[in-house]
Amino acid sequence: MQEIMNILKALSEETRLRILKLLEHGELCVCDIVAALDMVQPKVSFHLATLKDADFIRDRKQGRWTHYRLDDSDFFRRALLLSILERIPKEALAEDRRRLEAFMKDKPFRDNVVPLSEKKQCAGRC
Amino acid sequence: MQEIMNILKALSEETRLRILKLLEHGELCVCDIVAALDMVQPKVSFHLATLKDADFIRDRKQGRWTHYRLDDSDFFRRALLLSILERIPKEALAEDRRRLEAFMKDKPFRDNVVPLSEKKQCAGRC
DNA sequence: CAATCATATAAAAGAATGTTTATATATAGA
DNA sequence: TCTATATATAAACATTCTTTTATATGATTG
Repeated sequence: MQEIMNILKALSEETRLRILKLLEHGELCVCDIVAALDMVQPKVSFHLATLKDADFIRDRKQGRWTHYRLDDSDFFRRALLLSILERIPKEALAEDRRRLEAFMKDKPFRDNVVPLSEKKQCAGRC
Repeated sequence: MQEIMNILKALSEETRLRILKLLEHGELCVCDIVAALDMVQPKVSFHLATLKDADFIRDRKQGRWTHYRLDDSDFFRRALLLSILERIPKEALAEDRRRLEAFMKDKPFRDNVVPLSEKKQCAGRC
């Protein structure tokens, strides 16, 4: 019972769904998400911690950055998430995606999905 | 976005999952649920209102009683609910069911799923 | 190693949600 | 009509969750 409650509580908050939606397209670092959601960083970190605690996402630390991605090791969470995220009307989160793309444009390196070289990954704003 | 949030918030509370689980077996009146959960009646009514507001359940008023049952008119809710409820370990809610059955035993009429006669449906305790 | 940067964490404030207690409403039966 | 019963609702309170603000940590760069 505790596990399913943990899962459902993690999903019952709008900011967290927005984050999960963003991560559907691939791994992002905290500063990317902060930019996409246009929120202060501790707020984003708080929600990321909640999602991680419920095993919806995993992190990967590299230098000063922490990259988050969906954790698809559990079938139930994966299927649940999919069915929920696809219910969100496309326009609803278009702004998040727009801001993310604008932010990414200014980054020297864009390919933050695969292991990266030693060069810096986040632009000055990050 | 608002609709899916409403759905997820309704599901993110343990008492409400317990109620939904009870209703899987068929329609129940408020006093049945109060007995099964061993909670005060306004608390149960509060959660029933929340579930109804999210279109997970429907009510049917008959005399002094209000009977609640799952609203299976929406496929998404139905499927979501099914997949969630089946994840709850059987033992977890066995007590609820035990109390419900004990309570039902003392009722003059047991068939509260179909429209009922004019005779009283709830035992003295109700 | 001093300064800067990305992120995490802690404490305090604020908001939302759930619980209790008391009361209202509506029906049914004497 | 008076009383009892089932449920709903409202108000006060308690708890839990989220947000903000400030600061800590740990890595990188000059």
